[in-house]
Amino acid sequence: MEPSKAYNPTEVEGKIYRLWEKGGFFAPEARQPRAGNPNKNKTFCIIMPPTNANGSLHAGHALVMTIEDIMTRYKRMQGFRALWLPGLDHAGFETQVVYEKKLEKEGRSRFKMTREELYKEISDFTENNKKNINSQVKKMGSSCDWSREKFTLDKDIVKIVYDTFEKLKNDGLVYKGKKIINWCSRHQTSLSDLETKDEERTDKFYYLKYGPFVIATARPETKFGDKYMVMHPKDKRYKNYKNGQKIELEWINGPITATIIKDQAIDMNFGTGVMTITPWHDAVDFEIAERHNLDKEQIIDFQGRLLPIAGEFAGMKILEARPKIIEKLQTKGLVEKIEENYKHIVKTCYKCNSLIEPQIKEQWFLKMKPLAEPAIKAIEKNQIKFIPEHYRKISLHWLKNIIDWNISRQIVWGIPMPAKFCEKCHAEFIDINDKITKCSKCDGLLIKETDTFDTWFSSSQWPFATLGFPNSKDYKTFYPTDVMETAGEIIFFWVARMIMLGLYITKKIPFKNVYLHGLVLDAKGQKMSKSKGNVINPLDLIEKFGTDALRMGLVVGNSPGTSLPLDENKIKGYRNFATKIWNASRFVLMNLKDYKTDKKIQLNARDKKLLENFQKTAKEITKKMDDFKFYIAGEKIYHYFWHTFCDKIIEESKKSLSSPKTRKSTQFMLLKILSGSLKILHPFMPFITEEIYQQLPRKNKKECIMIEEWPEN
RNA sequence: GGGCGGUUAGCUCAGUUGGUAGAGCGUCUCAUUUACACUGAGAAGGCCAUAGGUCCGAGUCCUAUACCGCCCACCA
Repeated sequence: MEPSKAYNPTEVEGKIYRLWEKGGFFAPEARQPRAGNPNKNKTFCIIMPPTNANGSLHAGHALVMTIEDIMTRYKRMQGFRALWLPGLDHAGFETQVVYEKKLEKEGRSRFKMTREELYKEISDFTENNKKNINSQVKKMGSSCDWSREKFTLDKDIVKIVYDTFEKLKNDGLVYKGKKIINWCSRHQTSLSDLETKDEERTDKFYYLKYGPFVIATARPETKFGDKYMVMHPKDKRYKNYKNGQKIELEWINGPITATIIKDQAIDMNFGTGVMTITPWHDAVDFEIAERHNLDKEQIIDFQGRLLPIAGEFAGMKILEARPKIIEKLQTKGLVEKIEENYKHIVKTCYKCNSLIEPQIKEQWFLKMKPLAEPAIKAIEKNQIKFIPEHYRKISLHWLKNIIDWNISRQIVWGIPMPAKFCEKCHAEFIDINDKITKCSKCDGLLIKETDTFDTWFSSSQWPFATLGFPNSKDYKTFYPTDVMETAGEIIFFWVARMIMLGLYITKKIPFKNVYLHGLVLDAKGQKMSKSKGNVINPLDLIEKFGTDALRMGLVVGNSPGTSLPLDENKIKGYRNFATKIWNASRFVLMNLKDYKTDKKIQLNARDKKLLENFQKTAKEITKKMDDFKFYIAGEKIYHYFWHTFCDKIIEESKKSLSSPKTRKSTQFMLLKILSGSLKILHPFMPFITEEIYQQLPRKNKKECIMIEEWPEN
């Protein structure tokens, strides 16, 4: 071994990764199963959550790569035909947002570009990022099979997504409907309910005189078209008012006729118990209007400006118009009072924080209840194991209360919806091959849908799509996959939907186990964010301490589902551990110069005991690995290696090595425990273990530790 | 309002069939060039949130309470 007293990761890592790639060890079929291997006919498969191709690797990705690589390497060493399939995500909306920001910095805007221009630019941008991301995934030591890499916009993937869409349509599970949706006026697209977040704001709260009633609102600019007064049917205060009764009153822009509506959705204890409704811009109001078959009028356009119904205020942005409307109402004597600090919760766009404007818009929806039922059954029958377990309940709760999913987006970057509609009669058609031009009902011309799919619609098909459903060998061999490992945060976005669409298309669960990791936080336990400036770049840590140290720091003590503060000191501790491994190995090698691999050795009782002890430890660790408790397994091997092997066994061996009687037995024992420990350490710390293994005396010099046998027996 | 977690050593957290409290980091004492100072030997430090209950025995199971956190829905 080299004279250097410290392990130098930067020198070693690239070289070792190339050695593995050259050996072709990442592919499940690359290696002949060992004779007598009990697992030779078994497979193991993880589909990597496709990495967003819009930036670079962050701490969360580093965690994904580490955990999934540990699982894959472990199973591979146990003799399974292990496949870890890598992939990249075009990440529709997310990427378009990133790119729009880039355009903004350059003083450009997507609204001044054609769809084609924008698509081309984002596509080029994504292509560049793909290379960058992949090289970073490799830096993490990921032993995924690059020959099977997939991208969410690959032709074969898109074909599968289209087939699924068509099947859903044929089964009546997809419909195009005018419903109230979440509209981001800044990004000019609708968003699903999962893509909005709640934010507490302090606004003024206006009490307005509306005929005989006082109504309260924080949004007077929506009130132009309000012509229904809704009250609870059991509200005694208003028992003299009858449902449908008309009342003449003076309103913002003149006299109007308003109608009394009785509906149970009203909270009698809130304010005066009377409200007016704006069905076009409020979800609850929309439902009331639907129930009573009331008129719905658009007040605010999709850019967030008032429409002609607002009279003199038409064309104004809502926030600009609000004080002016109040001023007018005041001069008309219609303002009863203004509450200054009204705290309420508003929906905002999860990307840009701007206010979500509910709008009625024709969109494509997926009927979720029929899709959720089989998923609920599968989970209730424990066909899918959740790690940690409580995600089972969380998923079930969400699935049981599921609502229809808006899968269309008005953005350019994504998979175009293969749909057309008739310009005359508005009939819809699914046209995967882009062949139909005339309406079959009225002979009118067909117009192509410009919407794209919500990214999650395609990602939800990822496990079977990447494996080549329905006919490929990989699909037949590896589906259902063994583990889906991803962030707990996206349990609804992704995991639950994969279960639903997986069951719908393949009739099988997409994965047997779901392993959900928590957030990676900064050293103080705070969420990392660019604005706070506390983002830890995993690549910096690799440069400083080596990939192996980073991997240990990410996995040891990180139980699934709980968040992990990433402390540089912790990584440093594992860098020290790497040095320890290096030097212990150096010691053993230095004392092995006269050692012959092929000679039979008579072990003495002490060394035999030590080996048995190691086997016992190996067994315990194996059990933890099988239980997905990598955070304990990693800690155990760390502890054994440092505090048993180094502190006790090596220290004691110094004497027995110097006596000719015990030297040979000690040499054998040291080498055996060292190489066994390295094997157990390998899934956690692949680079240093391989580098040392390459220098150990062994029978077949071509072998790599990554395809060595896991030392459980 | 509905759901789900958490509360254990100064800090971050383990602790799954209930059997005398564990790790890492930090702190303190000692060792001073040893394969490794990115080191070694040792030490201090916990009525396991609170109150009941089941049991021979509870950090672990049950019930209630308090505080912290997350998610979902709603608030005109």
